[in-house]
Amino acid sequence: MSDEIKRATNIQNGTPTNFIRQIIDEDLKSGKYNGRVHTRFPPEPNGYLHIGHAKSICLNFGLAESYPGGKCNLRFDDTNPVKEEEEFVESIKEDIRWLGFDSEDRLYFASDYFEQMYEYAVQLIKTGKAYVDDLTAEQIREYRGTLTEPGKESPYRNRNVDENLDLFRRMRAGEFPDGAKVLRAKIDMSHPNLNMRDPVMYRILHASHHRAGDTWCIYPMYDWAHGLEDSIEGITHSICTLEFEDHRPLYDWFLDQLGVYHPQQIEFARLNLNYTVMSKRKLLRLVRENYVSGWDDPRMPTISGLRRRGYSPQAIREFAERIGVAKSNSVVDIALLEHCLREDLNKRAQRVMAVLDPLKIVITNYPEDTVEEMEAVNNPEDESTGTRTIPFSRELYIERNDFREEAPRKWFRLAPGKEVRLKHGYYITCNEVIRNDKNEIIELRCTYDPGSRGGWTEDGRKVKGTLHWVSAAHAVKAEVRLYENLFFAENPESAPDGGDFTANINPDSLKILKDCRVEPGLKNAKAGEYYQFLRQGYFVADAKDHSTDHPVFNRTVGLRDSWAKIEKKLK
RNA sequence: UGGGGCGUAGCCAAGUGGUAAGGCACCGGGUUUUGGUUCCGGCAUUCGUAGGUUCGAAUCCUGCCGCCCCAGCCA
Repeated sequence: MSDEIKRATNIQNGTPTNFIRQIIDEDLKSGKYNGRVHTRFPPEPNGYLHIGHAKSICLNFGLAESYPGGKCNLRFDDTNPVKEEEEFVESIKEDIRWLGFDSEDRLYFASDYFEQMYEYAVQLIKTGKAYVDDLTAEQIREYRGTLTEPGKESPYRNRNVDENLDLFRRMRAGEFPDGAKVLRAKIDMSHPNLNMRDPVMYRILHASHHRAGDTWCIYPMYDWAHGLEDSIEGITHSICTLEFEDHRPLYDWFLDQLGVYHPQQIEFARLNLNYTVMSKRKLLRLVRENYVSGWDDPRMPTISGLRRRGYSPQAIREFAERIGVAKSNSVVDIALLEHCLREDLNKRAQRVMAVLDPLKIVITNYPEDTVEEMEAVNNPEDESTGTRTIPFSRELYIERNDFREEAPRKWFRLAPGKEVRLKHGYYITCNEVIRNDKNEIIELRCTYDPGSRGGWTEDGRKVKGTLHWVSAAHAVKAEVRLYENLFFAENPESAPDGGDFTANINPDSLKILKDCRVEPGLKNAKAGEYYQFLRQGYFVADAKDHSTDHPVFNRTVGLRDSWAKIEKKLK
């Protein structure tokens, strides 16, 4: 088989295939849903979305986009009023929009179906498939049995239909306190799958719902509600994560008993990333216990955190594409996410010069009161972005770590007697090192070659080192925040001596530099704009703290650094 | 010791009886006014393991091993 044909077997329209696409393709072929493809993304509004949710969003919306006539609903699965809030609804909507997806006119809420769900429950009671149980939560747990032993039937299991109907109506009417009664499905207390041992369908909760207010005091459980939501909306493929595999028999059972439209549930493995925690519970702890500044802290794996860090939606979507969709539990290397980020930002980020740790240099043979406007390319990857000018003068700042008094092997940055290129500037040679009384280097005296204007000569001279710089008199002061992984352990969950994941928090995950100098044009930077600080990395003007008076830039990700590797090897 | 899943390179992941795609990471080298980008090359005689079927097995069968999930009135 030729490579081309081989590729064609698992790539369609440039989209890699996966087992879910194969199922859909087969369903399309057999006409199972009359050619429809209709998915949904069903978040519970009880927290902020994270990169794992992004995988699911990209999958569900992406599937819909890639099939003719495909649709994807956004549906809030708001069946538990005690955990859910309007704030989360809004943040989730914003994150999905930011990722570039649109549910159009299909924004739904499970709470809008409560009346219909109630009717369906009545129907199940009438056919003897559901009953009101008076057992306490604790008793229900005891009666359920264990993984290896069957459960036993509740003494209330055989109430007659009329009594069940009456009790259920009175549950809804608010006649009983929280926990006094539940509605249960009558299935099989000795079923090997615990989910089938008479699962609870409704519980009493005298709680105000963020949308339904106080209309209800009974709320449906996930297993009962979710299939109905899918059915009502005409979903074809209901995609969820692996832990719901055990729930599928129940999903099917409810729909079959009711005899209603029956979507199919398909499970895939959720995303895990190394050096990251992903559970809502743990993320909540990071916020509550102030390990981070909030849900949108740039070190958080939340969509809002990544956005503030400077990630682009395109990078996240590309990442979601590349990790694939399968059923095996896996941990993706965060290096892949960073690769997708750099790949996208390389094409789009404007190049600028910024000195994070300034070291002054004086060009002794450059005229004192002259300022030259040097032309600089905005983005070598995209000519249409044009050029800008930056001022060059006698006194400049360069990066302190671009100078070594004793140059190691393969060092081609600045050192005494060495010539380097100032990007878009001139060639300079270092002649003298000035120190203060503490023996710290405070200044370098250099000379420049007037014939190297623009950073280039015609004599074919080889100058390998190129440094970034800013003009001391013209540069803008800025704060720069250097971010690294929040955890230093590849698997934050595995802490030594029974410690929890917080023991693996990286104390150096944020380093704040307050005395940086950036090129003058950056005083016009707008919050959220992507930049590449030449030779250093991608940075973004902080969405919350950046202002013209006080510029603040977050390091999104560093550039690949092959010098760091060489230096490591030299040691 | 019940039920449901999953084992292909350091990390993801294709592969569906015809002789191991691709990406990340890593390692060499070329180009380069970013030690960036880019380009070229390398990187699984073998698919958890042991048997069996077959002309032929990662793909089919059997046994074994390992890992994950399930005992919320959470989702």
